[in-house]
Amino acid sequence: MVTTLSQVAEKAGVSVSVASRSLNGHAKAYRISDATASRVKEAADQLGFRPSQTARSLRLKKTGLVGVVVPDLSNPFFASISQSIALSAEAEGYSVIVADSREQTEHEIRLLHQLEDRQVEALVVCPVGTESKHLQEINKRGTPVVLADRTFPNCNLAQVTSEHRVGAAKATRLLTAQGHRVIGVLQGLPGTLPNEQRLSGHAEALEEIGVAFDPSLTMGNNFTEASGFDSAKKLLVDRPDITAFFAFSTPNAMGALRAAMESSRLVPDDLSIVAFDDCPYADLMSVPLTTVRQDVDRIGQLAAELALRAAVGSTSRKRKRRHDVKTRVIVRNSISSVRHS
Amino acid sequence: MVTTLSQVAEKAGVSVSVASRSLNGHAKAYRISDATASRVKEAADQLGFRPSQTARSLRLKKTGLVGVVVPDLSNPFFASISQSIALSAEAEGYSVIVADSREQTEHEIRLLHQLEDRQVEALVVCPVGTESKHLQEINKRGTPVVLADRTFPNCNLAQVTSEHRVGAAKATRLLTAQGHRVIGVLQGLPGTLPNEQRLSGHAEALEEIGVAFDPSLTMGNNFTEASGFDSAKKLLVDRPDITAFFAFSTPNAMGALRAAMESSRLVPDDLSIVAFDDCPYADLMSVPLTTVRQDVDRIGQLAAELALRAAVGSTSRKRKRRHDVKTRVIVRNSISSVRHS
DNA sequence: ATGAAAGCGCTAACAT
DNA sequence: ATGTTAGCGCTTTCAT
Repeated sequence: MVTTLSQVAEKAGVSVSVASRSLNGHAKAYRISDATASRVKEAADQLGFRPSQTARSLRLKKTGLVGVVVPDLSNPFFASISQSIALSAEAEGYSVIVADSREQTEHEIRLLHQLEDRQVEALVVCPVGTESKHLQEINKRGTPVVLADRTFPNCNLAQVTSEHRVGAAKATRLLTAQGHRVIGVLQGLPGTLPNEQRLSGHAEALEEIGVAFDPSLTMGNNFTEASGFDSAKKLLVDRPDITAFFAFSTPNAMGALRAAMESSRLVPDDLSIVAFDDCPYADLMSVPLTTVRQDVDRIGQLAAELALRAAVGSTSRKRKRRHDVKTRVIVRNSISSVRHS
Repeated sequence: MVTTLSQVAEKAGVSVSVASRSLNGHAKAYRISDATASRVKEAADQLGFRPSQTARSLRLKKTGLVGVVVPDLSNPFFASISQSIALSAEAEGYSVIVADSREQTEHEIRLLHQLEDRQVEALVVCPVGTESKHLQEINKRGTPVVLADRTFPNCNLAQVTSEHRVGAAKATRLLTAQGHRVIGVLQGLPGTLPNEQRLSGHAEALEEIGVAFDPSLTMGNNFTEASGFDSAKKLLVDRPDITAFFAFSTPNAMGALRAAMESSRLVPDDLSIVAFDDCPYADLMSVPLTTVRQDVDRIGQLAAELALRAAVGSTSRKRKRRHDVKTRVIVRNSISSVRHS
C-alpha cells in the first residue's frame, strides 16, 4: 500500500468523506458538486490511488472472497470445476481462494478453518471422505457452504452434482444392449453418494433386463487409477467370464486399460469398457473410450451461483438446494457386442 | 464473524491486549501467568473464537495472500502449476487466490489490479501476450511478481521456466538420430520466449548435423490444438517431403495427430512426432507420444518459493532471479526411422 | 454540499 | 504481569 484515501483528500483539498464518496460513485447521492468530484478523481489518478480492499473488507464486513476446496487440483475434473467457479466469481467482482486438500479430511478441515478465518463469504467444497459434520458446522456458524460433486444424503447444505443414477443406468444399458451380462464394476470411494448412486443406477439397469446385481462383481476403493488397475486385475482372474467393465471414473478406466493389456485382453474385442466421466483427448486414446460425460462446467457454474447467492444473503429461501445436472453419453469405440459361443 | 477478541477478553476477565498476547503465543514474552493464559484460551474455545484475518491483515499490513494468474486453469499444465504453488503456499500458512485470464491480456491486467488491491503479498503469473510493462509496473509499485512458464528476455522480474532451448534440441535430436531431415515445426505463440527459445534449440540441433533451418517448415500461432491442427494440415500439403513433426505443446501435438489421421498418414510409420511437454495418459494414446517433459511441479514450487521469499521481503538480493528447470525425454512410440528410398 | 468522528477487530507501543 | 490506547484505511452516520 502506498497511497491512502486521506492523501488523496488532502491533495484535492477536501475531507476524506468527500473523497470516499466521490470515488465510490456516491457523488450525486450526496450532492457533491461535479467540480469537486472530478478534482478528487484527478488527485486519485495522479497519486495512483488504489483503495485498500483489506480496510474496505473490515469496514464493510464483506471480503468479496469465495473459498474453493478440492481434493486434487491437478485432476482435470477438479481443475475444470475450479475454473468455472473462478470465472463466474470474477464476473461478479469476487476473487477465489483455492485450496487443495490432497484427498485428506485432515487437510480439508484445516484449510476450511483457514478460509473461514479469512471470512470468505461462501465456500464451495468438493469434500473428501464421507463425513459432513464439519461442513455443516461451518455453515451453521455463518459461512454458507455448497457442496459440489461429492454430496451427502440427508444433508441440508446446498449441493450440486451429476445425475449419477441415471447416468450410470445409461452407461450400463450401453453394455447390456450389446449383450453383456457379466459386467465388472470398478467403483470409486464406497460410501460417497456419487459412488452409491452409480451403483444403484447400475443395478437398476440390470434389473430392467432381468439380471440380478451380483456384488462380487464390484470392486475398488477409490476414484484413482491404482484402484481401477488393482480391481480390474483381480476381477479378471476371479471372474474370467466377465465381458465388460463399467469404470466409475476416468482414472479407474485407465487402470482397467492397463490391466487389460497386462492380461492380454483386447479392448474392445475381448473386453468392453464404459467409463463415467470424460477426459480431454479421450477420442485419441489407444482405445477411444465410450463415456458418460459429466457437465463439469455446469456443475461449477451452478455451484458458484449458489455460493454467490448465499453470500449476498438472498434470503429468498425458495432456491433449490439440490441440483443434479444431466450427463451425456459419448459413444466412441470401447464397446463391442458379446460373441455368443 | 461472530466472536471478537474483546468478548473473549471480557469473558476471561482480562484486557484485550492480554487476550491477544495469550492467543498469539506471546504469553511468556510478555510474562503472562500461565493461569491467565489458559483462562483466556478456554474462554476463546468456549466462544468458538476465530480471529479475524481481515482485521489482522489491516493491522499487520500482511495479508498472507499470494495471487496466481494463469491463462487457462483447465489446461493440465497450468492446473499443475497452480497446484504446486498452492501446496507450497499452504505449507507456509499462505492462501492463494487464483485467477484465470482466459488467454487475454485485457483480463490479465484487470485481474492483476484486483489482486493488487487485495494486497496480495506476491504474484506469480503465467503471462499471456508478449508485453511485460504492466507486470514491471506492479512490481515497481511494491508487489513482487514472479513469472512462470512464459518469461521475457531482458526483464528484471524473477522468472522460472523450462530449459526450452536445450529441451528443444533434445527433441530435435531424437528425430535427426532416426534420419529425419525435413522436420515440420508446429510452433506455439510467436514472440514468447518459450517459443523463440525452442525454435533456436531446434535450429541448433539441426546445425549440429549440418542441415540448415528452413523457416518455411515452421507454422503455427498458438499453443492450442487448433493451431497444431491447422499448421499440420497445411504443412502436410505444402511440404509432402516432411517426415516428422516437432510439436511445441501437447495440444499442438494432438492437433497434428488429428491432421495426420485426416491425411491418412500413419504415425509413427509414415510420420513421426515429438512433442514438447507431456500429459497424463500420454502412454495410453493411440500413438504413445514421445515427449520432452517439463517438470511442472518443480516450476510451480520454485515460483512459489521465489514469491514467498519476496513476500517476506528477504532483502538478500543475492537470490537467483532466473531459474531454468531441466526437461526430461520420455521415449514412447511416436518416432520411427526414416525409410531411405 | 461538505466535514468530523466513530468504529470495523486487531496488535503493539507505552504505561503502570 | 496486566491495562490503555493509538491506529491500520476505509465508510457512513450525523452534524452543519
